[in-house]
Amino acid sequence: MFELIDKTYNPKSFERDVYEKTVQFFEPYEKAGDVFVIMMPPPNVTGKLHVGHSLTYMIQDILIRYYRQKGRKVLWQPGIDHAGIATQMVVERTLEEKGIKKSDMSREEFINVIWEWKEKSGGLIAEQQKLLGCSAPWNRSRFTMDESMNRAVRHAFVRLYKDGLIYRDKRFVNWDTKFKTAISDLEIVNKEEKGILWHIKYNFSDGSGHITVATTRPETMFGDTAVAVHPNDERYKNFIGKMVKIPFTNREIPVIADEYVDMEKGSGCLKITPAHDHNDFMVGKRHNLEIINILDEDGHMENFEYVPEFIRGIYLKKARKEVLERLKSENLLIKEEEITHSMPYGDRSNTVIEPLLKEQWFVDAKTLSVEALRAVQNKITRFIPEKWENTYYDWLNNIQPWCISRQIVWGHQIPAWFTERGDIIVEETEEEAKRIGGPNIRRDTDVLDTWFSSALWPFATLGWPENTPDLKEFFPTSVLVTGFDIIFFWIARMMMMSLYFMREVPFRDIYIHALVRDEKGQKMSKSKGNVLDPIELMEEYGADALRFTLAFFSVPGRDIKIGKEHIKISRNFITKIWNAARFLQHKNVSFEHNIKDLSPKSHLNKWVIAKLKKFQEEVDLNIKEYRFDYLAKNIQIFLRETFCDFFIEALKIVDTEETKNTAGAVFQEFLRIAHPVIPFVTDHLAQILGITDTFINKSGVHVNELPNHEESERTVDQLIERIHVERSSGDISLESFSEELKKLGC
RNA sequence: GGUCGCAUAGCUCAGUUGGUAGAGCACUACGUUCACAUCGUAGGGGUCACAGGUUCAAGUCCUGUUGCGACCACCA
Repeated sequence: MFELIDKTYNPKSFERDVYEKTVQFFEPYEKAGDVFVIMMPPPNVTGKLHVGHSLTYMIQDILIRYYRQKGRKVLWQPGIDHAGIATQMVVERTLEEKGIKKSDMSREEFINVIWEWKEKSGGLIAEQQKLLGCSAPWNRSRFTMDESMNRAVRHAFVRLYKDGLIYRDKRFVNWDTKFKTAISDLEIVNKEEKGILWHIKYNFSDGSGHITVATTRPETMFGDTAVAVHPNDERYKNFIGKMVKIPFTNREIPVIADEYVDMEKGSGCLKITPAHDHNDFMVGKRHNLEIINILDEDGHMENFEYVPEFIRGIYLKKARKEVLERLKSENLLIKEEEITHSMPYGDRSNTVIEPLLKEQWFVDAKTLSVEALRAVQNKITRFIPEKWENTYYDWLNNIQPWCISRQIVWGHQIPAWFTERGDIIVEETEEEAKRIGGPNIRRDTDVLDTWFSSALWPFATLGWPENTPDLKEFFPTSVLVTGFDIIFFWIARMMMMSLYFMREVPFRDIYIHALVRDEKGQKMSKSKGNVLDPIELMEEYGADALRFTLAFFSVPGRDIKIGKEHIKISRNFITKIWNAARFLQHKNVSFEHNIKDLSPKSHLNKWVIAKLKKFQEEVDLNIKEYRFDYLAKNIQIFLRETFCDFFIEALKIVDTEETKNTAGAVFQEFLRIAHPVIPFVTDHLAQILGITDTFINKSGVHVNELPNHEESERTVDQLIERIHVERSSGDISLESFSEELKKLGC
């Protein structure tokens, strides 16, 4: 007959095998049902699977497997993101380890090195996703820098430009002095830190004393074009309109009055450096001040016309030290005040971001945001949980122009050319650009923000701008599953781009899941050493145990705290399923019967079918409502309390043919229902038990096909209740229990 | 400064239209009698953060307070 189930549950021995046997079903294929589509958020090409990934992909896989079972035509579009700055960083570091400097290479050579690296290491995460059980059609996988994606990106850029929604402008950008590129507002993280507020003497030109300026950035004084006080500040009222001299260079600047100045802060007197501070820039604009830039792209002091000799060409931090020393020795430094303030850092470079006035490419996000807002307000796309709508609205309502140009090499090069006269030509191809601008045009070397291509993901992966059959069939998608951390980076931008180019929302539902933290609730990070490696966990406890745990803890609106212990508990539960199967096999239970055809006579069997029906209804609801925690709990309760604790125990006493057939049929249905959450063990057991249909693409019996057995359910529930009471009062009689059961079992 | 969330057993958390407080882990005791010690059975343990209010009835709804967290903004 069939092989015996091993005594011990050893997931390692069969998981890979089970996966490979079912790979053929991962492609979308023709079915009567509607399509169900999820765009897999593409992990970074540099990525390694972490627990957070496991959660997000596991949830998607549950949905995919569930709807595939239900007969829907399912597409789970996988892919990889080129992750511009992050990848360039990683590759640069590997080069440095080999003693090679990026600066020794041409742009083309360096790009080639990255591509080589991508070909070699970029497939790692997909292999790890397979270990987790992700049932995606991998041969459809897209890379955000594929030729087809590149085509889509160029097309999108050109259209937005010609429609006036992409433009070139000189304005403040966040300048990363380490990578020498502009970054978007979102790529900044603010860090609280201790700093010093220096009070500095600026002498009046007429020799009538001084005014005290407070600043945290004394080195920028050479770019000052005014000193500002509050118009109502009695202390300084008489000084307004006078001229002061900047130390060392003695350039003269006026004292001006502006409401922006806070009398309470610092000395109440503020130096205005329009080129290096957003607010100063605004003040400068109001007062028609000159804008003097004194920093170069690496953060060194430049503009020698204004910067004194002793700090020329020096990095700003060092320049600050030098300036302070000079101030001290010349008795211009009045006091040092310790303060805490937050400073902007680049999320990748971890260096202080300088606001610099630069010419960059921008997207008019304000205009695009209108439709994106409306779509959610009108519930065409809904957030689950709903509260994230507010986050989304807040950001879109206050949206700023999106700086999309990056001065790095790894990314989609902007399809713009400059003529010798400095005119800009934006076209999809070089040929077209040359046709317009002549042969001597020069292409912009900037590349696009990685999120620009990501924003096109839901339709670009399906063949857009071509109107392909895939695009027609699979767009818009059913649900986007992701964490709240990329609502701005990605979700909002996909909404904007989809609505602009496709005139449709990219997805109906947005399911926002929790963040995974360690047992103590701390963010997992390498430096803290509290990172749980999902690969190790799967190795030790099996992919199903990891999946089950993550589902079990994914309560909406609360972060997931897990440790190894939790995975172990899930593994123990799966062992319980395993042993239930062993028992049924041991009892020679048949799995050939379909539960629909059973029509049992006994209350016991009718009862278990009624419970199964309820379980099924619950599960359907849980999936619909994205309650994966309930889903896992329901699986556990049904198997443990209904099936093992009572039904199997009863089966030991009344092992009639009817009861055994019911056991086989019910267990089989259970395996099917649990399959989306724990695909490996369920499929494996099915194979051994000789259940001929594969679970992956066949749903079990529909809830409506199961009869109602409410009376039997009540009868047996009452019996169970009585047993509990008798047991707790101590006078349990096994014989009377058996008698009762036999009555129910006839 | 703005927004949102959380506070229930020693720990991690459920509690889905208000109706006698739940699970798992941990703990205690018992148990290896046809799956399962990666287990089973039983047990102890909670003023549901605090203060008001609505209600016949509040963990659940409303107001306020405290503590914790996240995000956004500002940041001389």
